[in-house]
Amino acid sequence: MAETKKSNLALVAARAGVSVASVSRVLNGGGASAEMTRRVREAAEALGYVPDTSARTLRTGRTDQIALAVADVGNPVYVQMMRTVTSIVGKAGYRLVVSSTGSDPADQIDLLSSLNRGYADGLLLSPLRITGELIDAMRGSRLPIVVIGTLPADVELDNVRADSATGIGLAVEHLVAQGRRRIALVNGPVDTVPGAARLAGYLAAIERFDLAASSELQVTATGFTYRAGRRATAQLLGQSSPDAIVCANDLLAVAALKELAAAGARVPADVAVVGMDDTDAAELATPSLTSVDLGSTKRAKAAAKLLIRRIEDPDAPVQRLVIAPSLSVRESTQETA
Amino acid sequence: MAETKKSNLALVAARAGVSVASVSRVLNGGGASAEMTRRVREAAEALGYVPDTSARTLRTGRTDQIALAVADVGNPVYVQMMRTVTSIVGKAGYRLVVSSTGSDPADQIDLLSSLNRGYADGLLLSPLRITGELIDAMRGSRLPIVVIGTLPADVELDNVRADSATGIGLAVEHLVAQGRRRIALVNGPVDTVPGAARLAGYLAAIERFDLAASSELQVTATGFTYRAGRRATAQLLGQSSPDAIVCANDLLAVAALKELAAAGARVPADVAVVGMDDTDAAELATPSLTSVDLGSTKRAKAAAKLLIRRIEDPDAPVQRLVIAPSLSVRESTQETA
DNA sequence: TTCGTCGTTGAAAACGTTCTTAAGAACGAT
DNA sequence: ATCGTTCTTAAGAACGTTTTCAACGACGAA
Repeated sequence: MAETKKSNLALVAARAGVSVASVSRVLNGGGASAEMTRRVREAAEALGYVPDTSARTLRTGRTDQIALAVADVGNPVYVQMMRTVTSIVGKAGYRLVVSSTGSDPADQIDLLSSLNRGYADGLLLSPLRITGELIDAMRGSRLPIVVIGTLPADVELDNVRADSATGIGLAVEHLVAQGRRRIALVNGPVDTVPGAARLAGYLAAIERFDLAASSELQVTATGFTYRAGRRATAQLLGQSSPDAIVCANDLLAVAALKELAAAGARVPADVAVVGMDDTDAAELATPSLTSVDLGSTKRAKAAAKLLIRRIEDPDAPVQRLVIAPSLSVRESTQETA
Repeated sequence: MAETKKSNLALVAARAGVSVASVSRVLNGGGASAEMTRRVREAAEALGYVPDTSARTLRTGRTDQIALAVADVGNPVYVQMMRTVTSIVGKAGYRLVVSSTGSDPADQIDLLSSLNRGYADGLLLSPLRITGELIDAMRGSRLPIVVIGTLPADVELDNVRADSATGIGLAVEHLVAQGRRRIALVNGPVDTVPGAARLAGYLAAIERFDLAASSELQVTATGFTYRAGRRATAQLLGQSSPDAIVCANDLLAVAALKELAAAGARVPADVAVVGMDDTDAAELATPSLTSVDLGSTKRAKAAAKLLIRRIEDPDAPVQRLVIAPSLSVRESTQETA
């Protein structure tokens, strides 16, 4: 077993009877004689030498850390993203620093300025709300940033987005094919990026399939959470009688399932339910939940790779990717047993 | 808006016409004249100065980072813990570095040696499996470690553990009170720390309440996952007819619910189901799941605070906390509507 | 033999911060 | 008027690395 005392290059050098520079060279670069290599290796081993991160960082400017900022560490879709990111980033030799910002853009601006302290080489940011100030702050950042989520069209920043509109189109198309006509939307807050996108997608799909765009079929939850979903669904059922509900979120959809069950409605016989994000929760729900896969895993993967590329090549052209959605059909929209 | 160019103490000092030392003093400690303070503040502001993390770390030895290592970032109970830890640690001014180790102790030993590179001030570790080597490695660590989970009795390390045995006792007691007699166990791998604890707790409870300890009532899933739970429950139902199932995990319990539904059994009328960890999944399940709250939030909170204390006072006495379990009763064990 | 070249090594300079030490100024006491 | 005391400031030494630069030896070519 190597010793546990803290050692440094100087100690290793002394023990090997060589210079500090040589030790560094042997351990990092090449260019050393066989004898030199042997002695250094042996001394380093004997002293249990491990290089000091901060000294190396100070000298090289690289931290080997990537920061990930999400609005809510508890949301299943972020969990899924985090899992993916952890793995990709880890394989590339980076550590992952997680910051849970609130949904307030000010938090994220704070984060950006603290990023300039240089504790990470880049940032993966998935903002719930986007303001002009946030965009300015991102533009002004000294470090690479990749945004997961939709940005205004004129913002030239690396980003990876989902295509909610097409995704909701898939859901509505599927529901229409099942003979549903009164298709409702349980949305999250519309002042958030995903909330706005989903509303727009819903309206477009409704129009495309010539359905009624009654305002009674649209409700807005106060957040993307289970509780908010219960309340919103209760409100929806109070004001109209949909034969299908599209939810902005799997969590909202599970809430809808529960509320429907409490109201005595059968799913899918009376009302079909579609979730969004296709998280684990969709499969675990009862009945299992048809869900629009917005590619959260793919998005996370693409974003992580994009960031790593950008860190290694700061002058690479800006990339803006759109991940195509798909529909995972399960029990909540299928009449059959 | 402050400039975005990278600045340092020397630049600020030059601009303010004072020495580097004075700038540092003004910005950190006190002891400076009003005039000095004013000029330094102004210069720092004008240059958009932000202190460099690595240089500060190199000098002070503090990274302001805490590492959290969990076996699976996706497991709901770890998600819950991570959420708690993020918040506590953040409030205390630390950043959180997340490492997802596998369930293999070797990964964790690697992690410990990389910790000695000094990228964090301490480690929160929740090992699934514990070996002598891992314990040795923890003992030999230069940095504070707090273990979340049960350790052998003779290991003198800060740790916070759950009390599975008492928890399962609560569950069995509740089930017995409901008139259940053939109480089965769907466990995770018994070579893991929680798996072993839960088996022991189950056997103790069975004995205490004078129930049959038939081996047909015990099955072991290959992991703490949904899929493994489905298979294990199917096996259980094939080999016996329990009137209640205690599961080592909420995920396993949800799987049991699903499998029971597929087999045409009613919950709780025919079979009652109890989960463990009391994660969000328990409330979202249909029927909602009675679950043993092993205090994951409390454990995470306690562990984080313990670690911070230890970092700030390395000579503090070793603390070993046990968090008391409680039972959250929901539909899956209640006959009433 | 002598000179240029190449490969290997060591000395020393950064990186940006904190903190110790000492010098200088201001001021009250003797 | 001189001396000690206290307060403010500056100079400089770390922290542990990587990397440039020069020195040195060996070696082949002329």
